[in-house]
This record gives sequence, C-alpha cells and structure tokens, in this order.
Amino acid sequence: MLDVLRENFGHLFEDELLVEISRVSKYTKVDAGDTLMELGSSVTHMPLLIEGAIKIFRLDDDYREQILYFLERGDTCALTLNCCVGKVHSEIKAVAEVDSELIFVPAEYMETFLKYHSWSKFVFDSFNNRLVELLEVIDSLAFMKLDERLYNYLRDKVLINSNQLLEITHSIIAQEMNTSRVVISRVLKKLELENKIKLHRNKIEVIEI
DNA sequence: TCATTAACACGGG
DNA sequence: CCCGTGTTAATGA
Repeated sequence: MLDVLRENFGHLFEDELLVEISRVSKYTKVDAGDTLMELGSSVTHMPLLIEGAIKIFRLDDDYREQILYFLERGDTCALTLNCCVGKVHSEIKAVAEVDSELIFVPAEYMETFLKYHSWSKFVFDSFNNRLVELLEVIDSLAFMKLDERLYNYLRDKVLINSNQLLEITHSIIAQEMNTSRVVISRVLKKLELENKIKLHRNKIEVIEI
C-alpha cells in the first residue's frame, strides 16, 4: 500500500506521513455501483481516492436523490471530513460510478495528522474545492435549465468513463437528477435534434465534449 | 409555462 | 414476455 500511496499522494505528503497512513489505513477495491456510504450511517473512516470515481448524492426527506458531484483520483470527501471531526452521521450517500480503489484512513487519525503541514493543507484545499463545486451545484440547480444540466451531467460521465458511449437508461438519469423519466426522454430527444448526442437503446453517445 | 403522473404503443432482446 | 423508449392527456404548481 505504501507504494500506491507514494505514487498517488507522493507529490502532496512527505514520506513520513505516507508511512504513517499506510500503517493505520485500509486499502479497498470496490465495483461500479457499490454503495460506499448510506444516508445516516456513522462515518468512521475518511476515503482517499486512488483510482476511479465516486458520485455523491444528497437525499431529501422522501429519499429522492440529487447528484451533487463526482470525486476523482486524488480527491477526498470534504463532507466526510466534517463528519469525521464532528463525529456526526452522514448527510449524503456515496456510490461508486466505476470500479474504484480507495484507501480508508480511520477517523481518529484525522486530527493527529494535522501536525503535518502537508496534511492540513490537503484538508483545507479539499474543503475549498468542495465549496467551489457546491457553489456550481447551486448555480446549476437555481439558474440553469434542465437541458444544460443534463448535458453537463452527460459530459461529466463521458470524462469519468473516458468513453463517448454511455451505458445508461433514461430512468436512471431521472433518478440521479431527481426528476421524472418523461422529462429526461423529452430533453434527450431535444439534445439529439441539436446534434449534441445520439440515442440508442440503453446507450447514449455524446458527440462533442 | 413546465413538471409530474398515468397510460399506451412499439420494438428489441 | 419484459423492459426501455417515445408520446400524449390530465393535473398541478
């Protein structure tokens, strides 16, 4: 695990810290679709993403979900950071978008690692990055039309899967974006007429990025 | 005006 | 036959 850490986080953390992390953490592989965190579960570990992508959802009172953003290589989850320090329950749900590899750092080391300057910088930067992304989410929900939101969502998926051809159904998209299947079908059709995508059964081809 | 819900037809696997 | 898709009509915010 130390080698994996050096390879992916060597540019961020000094070797002494990498050694400490590797001594106390757990290295895990997950498959696409695995749920890493349920709403309300207690958070005991903080994830460092080595490979793959994790999608983060917010859930409303009726358990309808709204996708917030994707975590990618080198990221951690700022909302989890908050949970670890405050020892509160999770406000979000996390699902692996593709096969992924993570390292889980036990929550109790969150604070002791702060003695490393590189760690505290990493934590602050993560908060900052997530805040910026959350502002983008707010913009998107408040000001953007559904067709723009949907197109952005599809482009994100293309980047993460590094494949123009997405294997996904209209109803899954509707769930992730918290709207109805009818609307997604209609907007997708519109995007197709604008030559931005091509529709196939169970598949969506994104033409331009 | 636009989303949601229900309902229906079509077609591929 | 089941499921994904495309569409429409009714209803509501």
